[in-house]
Amino acid sequence: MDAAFKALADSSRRRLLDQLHKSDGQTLTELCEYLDMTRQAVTKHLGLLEAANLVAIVWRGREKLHYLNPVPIHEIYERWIDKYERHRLQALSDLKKGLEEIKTG
Amino acid sequence: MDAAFKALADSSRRRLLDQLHKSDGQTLTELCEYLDMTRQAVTKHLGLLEAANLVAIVWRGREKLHYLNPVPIHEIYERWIDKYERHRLQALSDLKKGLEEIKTG
DNA sequence: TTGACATGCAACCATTTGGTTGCATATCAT
DNA sequence: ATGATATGCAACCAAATGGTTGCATGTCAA
Repeated sequence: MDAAFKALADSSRRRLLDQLHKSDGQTLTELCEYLDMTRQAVTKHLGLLEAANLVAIVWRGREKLHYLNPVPIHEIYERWIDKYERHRLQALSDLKKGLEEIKTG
Repeated sequence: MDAAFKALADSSRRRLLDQLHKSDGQTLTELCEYLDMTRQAVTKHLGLLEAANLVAIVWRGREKLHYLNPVPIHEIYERWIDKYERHRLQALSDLKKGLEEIKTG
């Protein structure tokens, strides 16, 4: 999960994921159009995303197709974020209860 | 939101957040006990968390108390992860529909 | 008031990161 | 076959990152 967190830390990589979310299965050169850097730099970013299992690769002839894998993001949500979300809602609930006690008390 | 993503990329910082999740309002020296590094290094990590608005600090005398702020994590969930979660559930739903068509067809 | 405690600040260091350039290789289309 | 297209690989570079050490400052307690 650490690799996924690290991969998500860079805005260029998040943009790549967003791009795949809009249109899955894009080639490297297609993905390059959205980022202002060399193809080789984009390759490195996609390599990190692939290492973090966030994108899967399929070769079609000389083209490399990139597919989004939502599982690691789900795991981050399930095993990490959800805990804080519950905490947050609990805090809201506690606040609400406190306000009601002020009103009725 | 970029600062929050970057802050979450480091496992020591995530551990600090987990620690505050368990027990909010801890001092710097208390938080130091959970990490195998110098106090100054922990200070830097907490500084990044603070800059990302993930923790808020309150001074009590010479002690610095650290409180968890769940809002940025919620924003990451709401404005980023939720989109992929829906995508994932849609994929599941599509799969289910496909299977039913195979059964009934 | 003095010593211990909690923290801050700054310089320094090695490694990682995010990018580049240059060249090589494989596939497609004419 | 040949040229254009799609990608890979490696060396290099500057800046950011994650840690250290050393010392200064402010607050509590005896």
